[in-house]
Amino acid sequence: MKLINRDTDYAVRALVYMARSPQQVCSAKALVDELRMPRAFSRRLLQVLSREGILKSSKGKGGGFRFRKLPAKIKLKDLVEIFQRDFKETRCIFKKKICPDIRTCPLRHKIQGIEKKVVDELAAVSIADLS
Amino acid sequence: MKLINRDTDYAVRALVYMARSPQQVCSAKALVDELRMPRAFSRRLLQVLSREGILKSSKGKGGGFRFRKLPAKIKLKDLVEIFQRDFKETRCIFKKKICPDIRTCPLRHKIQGIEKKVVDELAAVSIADLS
DNA sequence: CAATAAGATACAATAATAGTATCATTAAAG
DNA sequence: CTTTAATGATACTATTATTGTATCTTATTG
Repeated sequence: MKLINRDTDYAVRALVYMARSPQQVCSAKALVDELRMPRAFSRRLLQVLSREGILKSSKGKGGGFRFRKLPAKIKLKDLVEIFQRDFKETRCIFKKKICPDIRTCPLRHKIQGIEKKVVDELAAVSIADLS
Repeated sequence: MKLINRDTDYAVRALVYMARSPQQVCSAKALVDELRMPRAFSRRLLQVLSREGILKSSKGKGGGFRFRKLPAKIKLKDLVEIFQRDFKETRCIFKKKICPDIRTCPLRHKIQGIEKKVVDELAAVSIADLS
């Protein structure tokens, strides 16, 4: 069903790894070594987490990434929102063509109810819960 | 979030249309006219529903498709299973590489729990409910 | 200033989805 | 028995999304 994609999946693993680790700082290289991620990928992943306020970075020798938010405050929902563009809105596939009004469409109504529940579930799980 | 894709979406609309219609038989052409579907698409859609046992078909002049199963017995889950190949199993993205065992992975465990709930929700909605 | 690490961004390869076209077969109507 | 209206089967192209990689710049430490 693919609720989560590769990026989210790797992000969770990286963050769980960091939460478990006694070290405060984690470099992109550490993920390559410890989680066997492709190097280019590990770089990109950590950069995004940093830009989005999950981690904070320090450059230069001995630098790397550390948590900005507490693991207990980082929810699966946050990560899915960052890494899955399709997550935020339920677009109507039919646009103007068939669907007269998304608000009155019974299918949309049901589907959105289900999606709402999924979001609530994802919001209830944190990195700390997985560590 | 895209729980359902285009094919499922169109299929639901076609079936709801048929369930509402006083006519017993519906041709591919009727969907083109009534739901403004692309012709080639309407053809393919009805053929699949027929092959999968949702509809039955009759060839030749005056032919078309009619329900084989009662609308109340056709669940969203059935349609999603037919039209979305990704639906059935949660594959582990990491295969042999990182993930030591999918059964002990806490992320997978949580995700599968959520997916289970989605399936239950989809199994609770029928075409008749939407008509 | 040399080495290490992140910042930013651009590119290429692959896979999934969306959309179309064609020829064969069947059945009813005249 | 020919015409017409319908489905059966299948193959193909185009578009979009995902996945994976590379490169050059900037900052920090020793």
